[in-house]
Amino acid sequence: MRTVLMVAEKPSLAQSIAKILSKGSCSSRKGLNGACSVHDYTGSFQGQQVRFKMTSVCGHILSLDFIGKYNNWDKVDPAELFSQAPTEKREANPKLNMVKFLQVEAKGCDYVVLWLDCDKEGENICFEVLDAIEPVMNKPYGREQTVYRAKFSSITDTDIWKAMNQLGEPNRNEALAVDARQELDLRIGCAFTRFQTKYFQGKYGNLDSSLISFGPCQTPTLGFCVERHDKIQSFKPETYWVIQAKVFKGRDSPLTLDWDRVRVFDREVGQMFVNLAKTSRDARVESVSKKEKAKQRPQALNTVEMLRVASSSLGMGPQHTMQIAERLYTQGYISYPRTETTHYPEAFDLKGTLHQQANNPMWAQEVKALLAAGLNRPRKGSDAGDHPPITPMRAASEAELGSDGWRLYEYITRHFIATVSEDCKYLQTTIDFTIGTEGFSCSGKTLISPGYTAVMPWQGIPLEEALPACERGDVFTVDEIKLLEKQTSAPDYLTEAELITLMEKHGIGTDASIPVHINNICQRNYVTVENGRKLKPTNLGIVLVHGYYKTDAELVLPTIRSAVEKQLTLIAVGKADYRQVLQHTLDIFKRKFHYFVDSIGSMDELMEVSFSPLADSGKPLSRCGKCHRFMKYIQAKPSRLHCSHCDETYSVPQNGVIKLYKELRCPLDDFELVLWTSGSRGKSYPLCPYCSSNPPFRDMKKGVGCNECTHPSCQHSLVSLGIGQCVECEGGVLVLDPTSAPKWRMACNRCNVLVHFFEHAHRVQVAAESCDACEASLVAVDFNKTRTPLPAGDTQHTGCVFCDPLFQDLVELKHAAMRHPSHRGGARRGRGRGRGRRGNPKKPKDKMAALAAYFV
DNA sequence: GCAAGGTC
Repeated sequence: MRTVLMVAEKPSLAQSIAKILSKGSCSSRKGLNGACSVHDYTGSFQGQQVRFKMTSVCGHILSLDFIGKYNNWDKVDPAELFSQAPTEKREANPKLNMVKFLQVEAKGCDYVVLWLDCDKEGENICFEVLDAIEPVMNKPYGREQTVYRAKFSSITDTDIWKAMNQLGEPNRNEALAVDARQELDLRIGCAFTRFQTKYFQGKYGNLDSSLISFGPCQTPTLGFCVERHDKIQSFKPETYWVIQAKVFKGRDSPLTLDWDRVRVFDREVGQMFVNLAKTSRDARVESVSKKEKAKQRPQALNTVEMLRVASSSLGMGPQHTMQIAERLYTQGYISYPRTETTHYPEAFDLKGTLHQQANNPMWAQEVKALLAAGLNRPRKGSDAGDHPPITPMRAASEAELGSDGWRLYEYITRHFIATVSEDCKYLQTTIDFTIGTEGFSCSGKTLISPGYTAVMPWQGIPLEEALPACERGDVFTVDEIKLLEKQTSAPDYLTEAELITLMEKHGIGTDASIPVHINNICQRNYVTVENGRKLKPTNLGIVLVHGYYKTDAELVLPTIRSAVEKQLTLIAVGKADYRQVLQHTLDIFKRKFHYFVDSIGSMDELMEVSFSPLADSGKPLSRCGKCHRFMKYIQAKPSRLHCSHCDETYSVPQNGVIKLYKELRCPLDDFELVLWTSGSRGKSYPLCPYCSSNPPFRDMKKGVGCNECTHPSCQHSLVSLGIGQCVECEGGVLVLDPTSAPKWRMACNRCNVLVHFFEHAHRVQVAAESCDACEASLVAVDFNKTRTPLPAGDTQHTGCVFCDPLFQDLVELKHAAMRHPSHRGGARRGRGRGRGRRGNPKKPKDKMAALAAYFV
């Protein structure tokens, strides 16, 4: 029997499609990478009985990058990134081992059916898959077609079966359009980012940003925020005048009317109209209109709308919202949360989905009423052909979901119920008056039936006092007419929800990447999120955007993306040659780049106003080994030391602080050592600023401290202070922290393992001898006379911290507190406490053997 | 250390 391999874009889709095509009869197993599953079943294909294997990738298999040597910022001129620098495709996520996985599954298969998402990216992944599997598949018999593409527009029985019965071929041009986009984004983004980062970081000390990035999506995103900022700044309030009229009838309380002319910008004109109105003491009713109006129920929920509401109503940022939504999805509470579709598939079980919600006290009443009266037909939305809209999949309670999880689930559920509810109906009453020659009116809304606003009360019609009953010809008495002076007010900062709308409108990013771009401009310190999730640009963000405007506004306008997209579409539809479009567009941006470099001065003029030069930044800390003058410590990101006399900058490890280390000097270069520490419960080690930036030994990496220095005799080096191999990580060495007295400890020079020992010792030294049993260096300890733990009041002992029975109870394993919990090993914190060496001692190897790795 | 696009 022949075998047909089928590949979808993600595991969830492979499962749904396999279920449909096998009519529920497939058997499933996990693939070798743990992430993808394979669903097996038999069926007929092109008139023969075959074995089907349905599986998936996880998005793109490959991603584009420059070849290794072009990733060195110090050695490559960013201009080279436009043409000379070769690129290569590497596995996007090596951990997933996707190529290997596909090859294992494809071996011995005769046909492949590509079920990737039906967009350009999906088409591109088709060819990534083919490149991986074609070499291992069975060779075709004669000229028979073996590669098929399924084109589907929704994940429903009908559509999937229709696609299966009308298989086509993958479209090379669409895939090439994506190849072109990848290369353009990479070359352009990296060239501009590297250039402006290096240029400004080498000049200013308080930029507070370790990276000054540029990208065809993130830069226009920032542009929107700064555009609003500029409007606020340039806003000049204007004075205007309105007539306020109050009228009453009988003993009713007065009614405030709106002026038909709304407002005038000239006080005297306003006064003239007041005088004209004041000629009468009566307000005559000209007409009374009553109109029944409806507020439409929402369309089915897609990702972008969910992000907007989460930001504006739940106060949750897009990145956070997507994380929560992913979790709700994997736990089975909601459907797949990344979709552009706002239309339920024809066979969607609206009633069943609603039924699941019938017992939640929050909305049980409305749900039961709907089930009894019959669901309203949902509004027609658009079907992007990706996934069904976001809906709840099963009932849940606040207790099981946690705070933010519940709030998002609650919104998704209320939104779903709203889509099958009636529109909200209300009566709008408008009464038109004349007073003298001037027209006025007042209007009010009264609710007829709440419809969907019963479950989305925040959209409900606010309760108003009813308007008095009256008819044409009635006369009210004028209570008061006066001219009010008012001022136009400035717009507010852009809200995240408005930004999402703008990005969607201009095609900046996709539903999946919009949160990433917004997050980027926050992390790069271009904008801050203020109260009400308003985005306020920082000085840096403002200067960048204004700088682009001054030199080449196209770099920041939203059209930068759409113009390129237009070119790419030409490739996709086969009207333009991939190579030519790529070359042409790269040429344009290369010229833009050179122009930008040549005119960087005009952006720099703006920088100078907001930021201070390196030489004026920071505080004097330690002495330079070359000129012996003080260097300044610049704490702002990226923290570094700067010698203004030599005009040299030395980077120091981030996420910590440095201080002077007893004015001790490095024997190699005479620079004063500094002590780096990651905080009170973190680790600390001495560091030579020069060696750290310019490693003195071939086997030393950049950016490390003396605890990784292989100097054979310096008292601060790994060789002098190293004790034994780390108990947790590969290749790390536990090094005595000479500054840790009186709470002595040693710390791993790779991971965050900390070993506390010898609390009341006044001296701890690493001895020259090593342990006979485990070959770790012996430690000589001199305890405090009054608090020594040694028998018979002894104060001195030399032994192995891992094996010596006298020492064993004095050693405790901990983990350094990191400023960023994502740091290696951080997640394991807490587990290691007290594990010590007693339970399961992993034998530390010879210190010199561990060090051998360093000497090559 | 860089982009944007998939997705886990």
